[in-house]
Amino acid sequence: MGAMKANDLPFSIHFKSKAISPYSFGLTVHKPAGWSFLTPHEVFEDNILWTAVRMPDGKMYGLKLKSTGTVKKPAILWEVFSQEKLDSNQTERVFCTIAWVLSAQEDIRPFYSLANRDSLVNALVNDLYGMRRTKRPDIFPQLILAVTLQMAPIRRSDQMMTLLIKEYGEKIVFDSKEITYWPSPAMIANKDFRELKERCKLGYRASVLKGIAQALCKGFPTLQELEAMTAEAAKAKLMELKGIGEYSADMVSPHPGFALDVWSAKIFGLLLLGKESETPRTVIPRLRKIAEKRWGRWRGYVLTYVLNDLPNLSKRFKLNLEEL
DNA sequence: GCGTCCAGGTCTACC
DNA sequence: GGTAGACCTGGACGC
Repeated sequence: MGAMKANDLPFSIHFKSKAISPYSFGLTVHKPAGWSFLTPHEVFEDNILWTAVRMPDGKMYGLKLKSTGTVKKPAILWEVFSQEKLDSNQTERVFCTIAWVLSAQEDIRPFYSLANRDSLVNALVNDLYGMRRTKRPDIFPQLILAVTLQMAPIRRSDQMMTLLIKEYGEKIVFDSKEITYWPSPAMIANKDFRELKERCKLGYRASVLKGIAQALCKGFPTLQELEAMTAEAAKAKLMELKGIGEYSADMVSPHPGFALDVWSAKIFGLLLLGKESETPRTVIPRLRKIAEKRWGRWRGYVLTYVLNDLPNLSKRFKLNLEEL
């Protein structure tokens, strides 16, 4: 990896940004559950992250991030690598988008203050102090994730995503690292769905993904634009896409939501109701209501924290959350 | 080895 | 406004 120095993206600029405390850089960009920050093929070594970004206009950039502060006094150094020298407009756009993705200016202290009266939040905050939810620069990877998770065991979802990136992803090289990023909507929109199906083992999802890619190419709000809409309007817009239902829309929407599937419903069934439901799908609406009432706008944070803290929670509450 | 079952939802066609 | 039934197909599992 990374021997192709000649192809490296030649230009780079540095930024330094502060974040509102507490902000754990390591827990945020390299989540305990193993979820990637922006692409499964990014590199995280010695507390430095090399990854890739596709901006809403389709341009790809290399991104190198490292912490120059602490959880209490957070500061992040970024380096953005590009094929062409960025003008001031592009620089501004890239800066704003990446700052938004990092959620560095989000104040999570109200969430942490819930710990005073909520034993679950108290446990989460202790275990994962300073971890943040982050955003995505572009919407298509999130939609791919949502669609490949549907009706498939997690191993098969992984397989489909890995194949999509391998067959149709975009590769960039910078700072002696090679990073592969998700396919663009244009790439998938133009493929024959039988080829997609066979090469990526997508089953019926091949035509679903192709349809979504085509809809994005025709014009669709960016994630930042969806965030500027009301939560209801953003969700309705997402559900106009064929193959995106309530769960997927909640998962993709940048608004706080509580996207429960059968797997996470089993986990929250144990945590909130003390038992695993025999029909997890039917208790989802009930769990969503409880979560909204108990955690309000921070319920999405609780979801992310819980799913990244299963080993600790299992021990602490004497539950078997890891093998659901 | 070989057959059977079903998955971290969504849509459609019916009530 | 609510709910069976179909949807691709690769693994997991039982024999």
